[in-house]
Amino acid sequence: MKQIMINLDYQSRVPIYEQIVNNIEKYVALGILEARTQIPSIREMASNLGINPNTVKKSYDILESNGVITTISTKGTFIADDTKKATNDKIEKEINIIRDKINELTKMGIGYDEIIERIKK
Amino acid sequence: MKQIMINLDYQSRVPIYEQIVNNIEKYVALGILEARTQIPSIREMASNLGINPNTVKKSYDILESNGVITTISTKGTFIADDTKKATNDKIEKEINIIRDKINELTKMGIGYDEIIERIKK
DNA sequence: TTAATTGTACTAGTGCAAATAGTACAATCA
DNA sequence: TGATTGTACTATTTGCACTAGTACAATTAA
Repeated sequence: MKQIMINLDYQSRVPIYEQIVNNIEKYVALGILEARTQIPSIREMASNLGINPNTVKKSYDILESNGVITTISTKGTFIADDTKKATNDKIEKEINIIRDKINELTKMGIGYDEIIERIKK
Repeated sequence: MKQIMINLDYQSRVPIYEQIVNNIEKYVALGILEARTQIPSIREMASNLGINPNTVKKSYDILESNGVITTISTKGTFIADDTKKATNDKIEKEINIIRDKINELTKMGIGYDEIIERIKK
């Protein structure tokens, strides 16, 4: 059983359940959470975070549909056997967002190279 | 008086009033809305979009505090005399967001150059 | 065997912020 | 004079995230 440090921002417009999803997906992408690692149960995670189990359940449902975790009834919740696809999907999604943002900026009359330059600083 | 096409997404988690702000700031940055151009009154904009005038008022208040527009009581609402600073602020903000996102990706083990490469495609 | 833990499932209710509804006032302009 | 402008205010509604509470079956460990 691996404990997980989840960072929640209650001021954020991003819902708690989604912040949990993002945190765990990030740890998986970072290699901090490895395949088949058992993560805290819904109840334990909820208790750790001081939130309702239903909120965690919602996060775990999404993570499962994203292929990040596998839940085995009465056993517990585990990082999926193969997380490569899920990780690549997440990265792909991020890159698309960045590309869109850069394209927006180029429309505002800033050259592509200038944008890259300014990002580096 | 210049008519403005505002794109609203009611499914978005971004509030309507903020979407209006973003739309107008973008048009200013794109040069579609030029300095001193009169834009629709609060009531007219609300009517066009089928929303409450108070919502538009909130957007215009924010735009004014961002230096994008100037409101003259009983006269109307106009794009500010000088929009350069507001535009630069917006661009600066966008670049910072992009930089943060790229930094996140590098932590996941993707090289900086590879990210730039993938963005280009 | 028994008690604790697991995931699952469901309904009802709370809380907050966005958005609406409605009204009123003063200044300006055609 | 009547229409339009921005401004200002309060009350209400709505939608969604989140909470609260309960229940059940399967598994595990003492």
